Amino acid sequence: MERIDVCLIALRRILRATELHGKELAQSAGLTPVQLRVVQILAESGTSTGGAIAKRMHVAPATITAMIDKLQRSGHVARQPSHIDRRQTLIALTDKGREALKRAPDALQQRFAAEFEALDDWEQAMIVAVLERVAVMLDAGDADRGAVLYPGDL
Amino acid sequence: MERIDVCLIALRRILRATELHGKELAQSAGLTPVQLRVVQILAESGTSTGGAIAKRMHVAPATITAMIDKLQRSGHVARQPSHIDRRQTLIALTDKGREALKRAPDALQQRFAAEFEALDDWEQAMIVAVLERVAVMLDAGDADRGAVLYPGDL
DNA sequence: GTCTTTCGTTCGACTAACTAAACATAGATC
DNA sequence: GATCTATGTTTAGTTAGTCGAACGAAAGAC
Repeated sequence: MERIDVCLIALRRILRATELHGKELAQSAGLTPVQLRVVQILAESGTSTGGAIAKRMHVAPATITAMIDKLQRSGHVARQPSHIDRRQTLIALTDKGREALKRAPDALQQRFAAEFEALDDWEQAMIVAVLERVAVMLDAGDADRGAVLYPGDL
Repeated sequence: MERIDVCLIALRRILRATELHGKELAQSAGLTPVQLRVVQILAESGTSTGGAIAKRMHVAPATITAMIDKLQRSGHVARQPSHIDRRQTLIALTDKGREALKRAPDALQQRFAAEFEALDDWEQAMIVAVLERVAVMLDAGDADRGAVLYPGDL
């Protein structure tokens, strides 16, 4: 078997193992999986507009409006009108939103951390290096995906 | 910053980069994300009962029944009564289901493969080793999660 | 041979996610 | 200033996923 295949299989196993908990992860944060992704995106970008989020998630703007409505009602995000362009509505995390994010990763953290700490020093170092490498490889592949049509534009 | 933190951050980046495409991955297979997971589970276990799938996905049996109904109508899976225990309904992938699976991973594959092939030999070897290691760590953490209550049992 | 448990299913119902289309408002262009 | 374009929203509707409860049939216990 080719090395690349072994790699991909391992990657898929990693994905599956964690994806399994995507739902639980979100629930532990008091959110739905999709809502958690919105919150994660906001955490990265600091403040964003609805349209930007829509593009990143590959959904129609109307979908984001509905989603932000819910997150606003639950107190996780806040809308504030933009002063530079008054058509835009800026969306930002509230403290509650940031707290939810902190609670979310615990499941993954706890599962991985215990085993990781038990490893030899050199092995830990190697894992860190490789995971970073792979992350960069995948992130890079993601970069050219910024401008994408809405599903409805197809 | 602790090494474990670097690790977790990298892991989350990997997850996010690929998770982003969970939907597209499924769509390229002509399935919804949840349906794809059912198909994946069936591909692993060969043949399974509804209850087993329900437990693995942490959902109620009724949910699986509905899902299998859809997958059966679309021709991806087939039901066959069990001869050993006639209460059970065995569920198996059809050829169409297996084909769908083959189409699904292409997106991830193509993105990762190109960059991977360009790496030095020793680096490839290291990545393979580490990814396998991490996969085992996460799979193992998953193993003791076999017997879980239905959501409704809580 | 009854009693209990297990298995999948049906039914009715709810929620989340998502969309297209129409709309109001605000920049941009000329 | 009139026209085009971009932005977010409302509305009305769809689809997928999910569940609890009730159910029938089969297996297991005793």
